[in-house]
Amino acid sequence: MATIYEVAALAGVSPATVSRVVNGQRVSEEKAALVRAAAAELNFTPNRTARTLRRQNSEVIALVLPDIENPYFTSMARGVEDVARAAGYSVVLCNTDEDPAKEAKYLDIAISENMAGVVLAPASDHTDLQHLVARGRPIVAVDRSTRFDIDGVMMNNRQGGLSAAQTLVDAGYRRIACITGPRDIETAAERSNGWREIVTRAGMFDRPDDYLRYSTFRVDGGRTAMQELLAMENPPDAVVAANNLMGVGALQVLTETGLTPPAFGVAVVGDLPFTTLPPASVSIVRLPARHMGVTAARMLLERIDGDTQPARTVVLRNEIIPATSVPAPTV
Amino acid sequence: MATIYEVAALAGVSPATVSRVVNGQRVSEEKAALVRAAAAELNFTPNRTARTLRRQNSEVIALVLPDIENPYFTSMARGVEDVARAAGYSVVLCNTDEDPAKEAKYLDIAISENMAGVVLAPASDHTDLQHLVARGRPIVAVDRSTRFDIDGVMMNNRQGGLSAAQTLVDAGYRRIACITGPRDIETAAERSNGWREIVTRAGMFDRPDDYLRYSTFRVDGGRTAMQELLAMENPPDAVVAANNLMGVGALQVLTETGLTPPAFGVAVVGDLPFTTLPPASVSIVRLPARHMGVTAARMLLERIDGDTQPARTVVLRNEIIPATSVPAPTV
DNA sequence: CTGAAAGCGCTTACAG
DNA sequence: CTGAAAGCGCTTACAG
Repeated sequence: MATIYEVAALAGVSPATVSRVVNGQRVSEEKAALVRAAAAELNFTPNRTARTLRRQNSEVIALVLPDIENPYFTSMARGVEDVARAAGYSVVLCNTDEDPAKEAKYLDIAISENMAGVVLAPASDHTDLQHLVARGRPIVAVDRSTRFDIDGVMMNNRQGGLSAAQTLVDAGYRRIACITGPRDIETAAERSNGWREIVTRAGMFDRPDDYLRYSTFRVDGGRTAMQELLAMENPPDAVVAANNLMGVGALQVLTETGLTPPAFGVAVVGDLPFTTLPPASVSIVRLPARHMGVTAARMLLERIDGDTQPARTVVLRNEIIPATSVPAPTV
Repeated sequence: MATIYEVAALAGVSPATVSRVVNGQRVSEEKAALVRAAAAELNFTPNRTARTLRRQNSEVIALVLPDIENPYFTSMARGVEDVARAAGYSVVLCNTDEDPAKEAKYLDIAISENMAGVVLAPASDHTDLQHLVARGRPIVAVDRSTRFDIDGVMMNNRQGGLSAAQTLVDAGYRRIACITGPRDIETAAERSNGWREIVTRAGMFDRPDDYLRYSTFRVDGGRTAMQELLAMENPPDAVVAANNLMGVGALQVLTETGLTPPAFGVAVVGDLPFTTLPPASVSIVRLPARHMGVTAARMLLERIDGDTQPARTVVLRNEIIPATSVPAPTV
C-alpha cells in the first residue's frame, strides 16, 4: 500500500507537496502533474486513518438507530445518507436494537474514531450523551428527544395518535383500543396520549386504559397486543396501532381471525411497509421519515461546519390519510 | 479527551504500561490498579484511530449491500452483526444502491480505513475487487458471486426459480409468467432460468420469453412488470416473482385489479416482508437470509484470524412453502 | 514485569 | 510555491 513518501520519492517532491496536491491546495501545475502521475503509477490511496488521527476529525457520520429492520428507520437512513454523501461524508449505520448498552458502545466508538458527528434516534430517554457533548461532537436527535440540549428533529406524536383515533371515531367505530410501544419510549407514550384524549373526550370507555396495551415496537408486539384485545370480554371494534410494525402485527392477527377492515377499524401511526392491502382500507398517519433524515443531516452538517447558534428542535408535520369512508358496521 | 500519556502521568507509570493494561497484557496487579483508577478518573477512552494506524488493522467490518431498504438484506445484516459483535467487531453498513460507483467508493474506504474485512453483496458481476485482494484484505461475497477467487455464500438460485414455477404448475396454472431483476444480476438471471426450464418442459408457451419481464429488484419494478403482463393480448394466469420486493409490487397490482390469489397464482422467490396476506395464499421460496449473514461473518472471521485455505463457496438450501393447494380456477 | 523509543501515514504551522 | 520537522495517540519489539 503506497504511502505519500513513496509518491513523493517517485515524483521528486516532498511529502508535503503530495499532501497538498491530494487535498487540492496551491501547488504549481508542473509539480502537481508530477505528483498525479506518480500517484496513479503507484495506485496511491490516502490512508484515512492517518489523516483522521492528524486532523482529529474524520469524514464519516454515525447514524445510530434502534431497529435497522424497521423500514421507517431505513427510510430515514436514506435521507441522511443522500445529504451526507452530497457533502462528501460517508455514513455508517449502527443498530442498537433498542438496547442502551449497545447504544453506549456505538456512541463510544463514534468518539474514539473521531467521527464528524452523530445522528441518533435514542434507545431510551436515559441515553447518556455527556461524553459526546463534552467533547464537542455535534449530535442531532431524530424521532425521539433526549435530556440534553442538542438539535432535534421530531414529529408531533400526540397529534399523530389523536388524528388516528379521531379518524376512527369519524368512521363510526365505538370501541377504539390502542396498542403502543414501551412506556419509556417517548413516541410510544405520546401517541397513546393522543389516543386517550380522543376516547376520553368521546366518553367511549369508563376506564380507557383497559383498552391500551404496551408491547414492543415490532410485529410480534403488535400480534400479542392484538390477540389480547380480541380476547377481552368486551372486545374493541377498532384499534390505533402506534407504529408501522405493530400495525402489521395487528393486521396479521385480524386477517387470521377473519376480521379484515372495515369490519374492524384500523388506524396506524406510520406507513405500512410493503403493504398489499387494498388501497385505503386502513387509515394511515404518514410520517415524514425520509424528510426527517434529510433535515437531521442538514442540521448536523451545519454544526460540523461550525454553526454555534442555540440548539433547535424542528417538528415536522404528519398527515392523516383516512381509510375510504366505508361506514363501520352498526352492531 | 484524555490520552494514554495523561493516564500514565496520573498513575505514575509509563504509557506502555497503560497500553498493556488497556489491552489486557501482563502487568503487576498494583500497577494495573493504579492505571485503572487513573483511567476512570480521567474518563479515558482509547483512541481507536491511533490504535488502528499503529496496528494497521481496525476492529470494524464493512458490510456492503445493494439495497438497505430491502428486508432481505437487513435480515442478512442482522446475521452478520450478531456474529461480528460476539467476536468483538463492530459492523458498518454501507448502501450501494446497486450503483457500482458508490460501491467502489465504499470499498476504497474499507481499504483506507484499514478495516478488518468486508462482506459484500456485489452490485454487478463487474465489481472490481483487485485493490482489496491485492492488499490481502479478507472479503466474503454473499448472495451474488464475483469474478474473483474469494469465499462466498450463495443459494441455489436456479433451483429457487424452478421450485417456484413447479409449485404453480402443480397447482394447475397454465400460463405462468416470470418477472425478474436486471439481466446482469446473477440472482435475477438464474432464477428466471429456473422458471424457463419448467415452463419449457411443460410446453407451456411457444416462446417462453414473451412471458418474461426484466425490471428492477424493487416494488416499482414488480408493479411495472406485472402491469405489462396483465396488458398482454393473452395474459398469464400466474406469475413467478424473482425477489421479495417484486413479489410485493406484483401483488399490489393484482389486488388493485381484483385478481387476488388463488384467482391468479403467485409464487415468490424470497419471503414477503411484513405481509398481511392470509396465510399460505402465496407460494414462497424461503431464503435463509439471516443464516447467509451468519455464515458469511463466520467465514470472514476465520480469514481475519489468518486462515489461508483455498477459497470456499457455501451454497445454502432454500425451501419451498407452497400455497395451500386450492386448485387453480379451470377456465 | 516495566520503560524508552521508534514508528504507523498523514497534515500543517513555520520558514524561506 | 515548497520543504523540513513536529506531532496526532497509540503499540510493540527491544533491553533490562
